[in-house]
Amino acid sequence: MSVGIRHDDLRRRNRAMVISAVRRAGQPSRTEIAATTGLSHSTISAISADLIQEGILTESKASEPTALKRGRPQIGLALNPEAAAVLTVVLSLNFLSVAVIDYAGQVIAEEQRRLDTLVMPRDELIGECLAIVRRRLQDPDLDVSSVARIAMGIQGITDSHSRAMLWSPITPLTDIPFADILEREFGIPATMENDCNMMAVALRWRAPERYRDNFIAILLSHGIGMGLVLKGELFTGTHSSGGEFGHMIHRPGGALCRCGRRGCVEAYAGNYAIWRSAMGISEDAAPIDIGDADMRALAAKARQEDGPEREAYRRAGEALGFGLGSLFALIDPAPVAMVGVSAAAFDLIEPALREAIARTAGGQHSSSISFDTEPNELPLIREGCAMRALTFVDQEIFAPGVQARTDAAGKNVA
Amino acid sequence: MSVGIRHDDLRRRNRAMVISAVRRAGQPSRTEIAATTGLSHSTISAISADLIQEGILTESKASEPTALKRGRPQIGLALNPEAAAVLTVVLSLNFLSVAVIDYAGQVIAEEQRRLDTLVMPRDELIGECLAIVRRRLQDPDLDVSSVARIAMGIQGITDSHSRAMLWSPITPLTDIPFADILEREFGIPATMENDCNMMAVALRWRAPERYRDNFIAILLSHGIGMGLVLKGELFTGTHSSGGEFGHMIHRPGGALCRCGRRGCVEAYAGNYAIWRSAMGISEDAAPIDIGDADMRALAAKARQEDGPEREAYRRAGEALGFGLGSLFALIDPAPVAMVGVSAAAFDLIEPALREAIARTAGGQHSSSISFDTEPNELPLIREGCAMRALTFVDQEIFAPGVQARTDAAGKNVA
DNA sequence: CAGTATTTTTTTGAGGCTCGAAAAAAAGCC
DNA sequence: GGCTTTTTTTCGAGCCTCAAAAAAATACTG
Repeated sequence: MSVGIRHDDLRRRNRAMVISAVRRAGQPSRTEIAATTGLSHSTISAISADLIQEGILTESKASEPTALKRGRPQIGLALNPEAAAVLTVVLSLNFLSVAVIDYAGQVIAEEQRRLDTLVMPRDELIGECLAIVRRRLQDPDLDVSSVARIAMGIQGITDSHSRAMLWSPITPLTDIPFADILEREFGIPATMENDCNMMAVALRWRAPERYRDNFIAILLSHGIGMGLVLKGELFTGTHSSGGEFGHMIHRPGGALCRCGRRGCVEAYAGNYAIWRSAMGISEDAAPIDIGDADMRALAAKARQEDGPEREAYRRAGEALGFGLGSLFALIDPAPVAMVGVSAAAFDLIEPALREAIARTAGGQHSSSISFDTEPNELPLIREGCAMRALTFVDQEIFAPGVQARTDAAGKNVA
Repeated sequence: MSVGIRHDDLRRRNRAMVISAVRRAGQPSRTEIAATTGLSHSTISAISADLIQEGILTESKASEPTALKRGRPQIGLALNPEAAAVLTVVLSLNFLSVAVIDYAGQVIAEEQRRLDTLVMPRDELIGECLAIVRRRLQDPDLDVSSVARIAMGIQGITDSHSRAMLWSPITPLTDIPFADILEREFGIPATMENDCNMMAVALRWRAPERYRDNFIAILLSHGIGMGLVLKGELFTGTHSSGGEFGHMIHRPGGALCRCGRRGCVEAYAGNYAIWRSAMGISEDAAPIDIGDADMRALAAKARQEDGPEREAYRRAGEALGFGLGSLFALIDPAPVAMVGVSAAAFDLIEPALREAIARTAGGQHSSSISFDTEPNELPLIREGCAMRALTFVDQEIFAPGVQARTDAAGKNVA
């Protein structure tokens, strides 16, 4: 269970620490790395010499006019873009997108495709995913052997081992072990994770000063999803990707949710719920998918006049507020990022949301809770997948340990 | 932030690992320790020789008739009871209890006292706590200098640094930094933690086969509290002790809760709420404290005939069920321990609870969720405090590192 | 009861790792 | 060109863990 630290683990961990310091800082000098890691200069010198020799890091001599300072100039260390590559696959409603990313994090190729995910049979859906990946891997500009990891992100519930999609709103199919399928087909280690979790990972890399130890990313789209980072770690359920914020109960026995149950937060705040409410359709009506353009038009109408549209957004805000309040009762308030098409209508949602939060246990300091909005979720999800894959390469391939292989799946560092 | 591993940390961590293996296993031989920690026999031999020489461990030669086996008999290693002592303080409604516990975990002295916590002024409440601790420390049988830690547990919200009580239902007073007060008075490092979290810690030591990586301890008493262990770690909020399960919103705008808000789970499932409902008192009525005997009588009545009493327990079950369902939507189902006087009436609560859970996102496998009951919370809380204090001594005093002192507060290992 | 087998524990030497101090390198400053 | 300053490398010392061998302690066997 709890295992002692072997002597050889030491070097492994410190190698990983150096790589991670370089990835975070961009082009740190050896001295800076020594400062952030707390290791001695000699150790950093030895480790970075190894890493450079192995082609993982490079000395970015052209560090340019590094502020005319006295003394020997610092030599920046950078990730060698050619050390490896990773591939991201993002599958969302009617949309499939793939990107190839070099070891330094730059996109070097991408491809997107529209699909009818809601009606595709199992084989076809899997086939499309495999085909688009295969096309990218066959790109003559790409050295296939350098592709070290495939990270897939999907809207829906995944298992906690990052292997399979268990359930998803974008397809009636269930239990598709995408990670295993990709691994078997291409011989490249793969993972499959929840889209909102990937959003959270990406936010952490994008704006670490705001999103670091504790924060929440909420997807306001067809459904309501959540990615949660607590104490610097991505929070997942014990069996599944967890964080099914959208399916916390807002009103027991209330409106019909896409999941088939009643009274979920999503049944009041998902696109279909806002639409249903604005159009005066019964709360018992089966959820339908609304296009982004329609939602934008609805928001415009709600801004224009105080009618049922505005009331629909108010009710969505109330549901989100009570949900967040219950969540805050458990974890204390934290910064929130609202992502997705309805985040663009957050001005309509916010007043009722804040009012509801203020009436809950978590809302004692509701006015100090800060919200950010980001209408476009796709780039975030891809970025999260990329960082997830790259940190895997950093830790498990370039700083391998004895039990690397067994641990690989269970890691959870955001 | 993320800090590299120094060479001297290695020995420190492995020392801690050995101590923890002995605490967990009781009287393991060196060979067993080598097996569980994964370290080599020589390393274990060297470390345990040190620990014995320092008086932290002892060879319990009298390991008795250790199953007639061939070969050199194993020598059991045990914690030396005299290596240190810790003191636990448990403060709950109208009740203060202190115990002195030796390094091996045995209670060597205790004292209990009735207080009127609800009406005591600040100075008096603090004074009583200090006085009872002082009396125990002045016991001539006790070597004061061996007392290495004081762990206090309290019903209410504490801060995440384990220093202060922020709010509590047992007193109108707020923000009492008990840990600092005790430290300053006695010069012994102290912590102050939430009672339900301590219950969870204790359950983990008592029955690790059932309560290990993921489980929930719920206190059903005057109020509703929760201790949550996820991935083997005690879950706390980011600022406070968190896990305010009792104050998740069950029905927006519903029954009046002791916290002053409306619709909390506690406002339907706390002792006062069950009483209010059974007696036909308005949901808007101010909460009153009900004695344990009255609650037991109420439960007896509810079992006897299908009247308002039974209905009150049914509604409590429903509130708990929806709350648990929302919680399970976030963290996936886990074993639950119901603790406290109303846990003795769990037979009345369970049917409605299971029914409600089944109607939530977390309830897909509601029938497989298992509940345990334990009517007496006090021994659990004390045990948790003791284990918390002892593991601190294990890790920070007997396996000290450079930054031991700064880390001390922030630790969170259950 | 002595010798052998078996298992646990200790000892010993080798190899690695990190650290501090000193040396070397590479610039600006005067 | 020499001096100062800062960064990086080199080197020897000190620990730590490990594997293998040795020692210790008991049961079995004839």
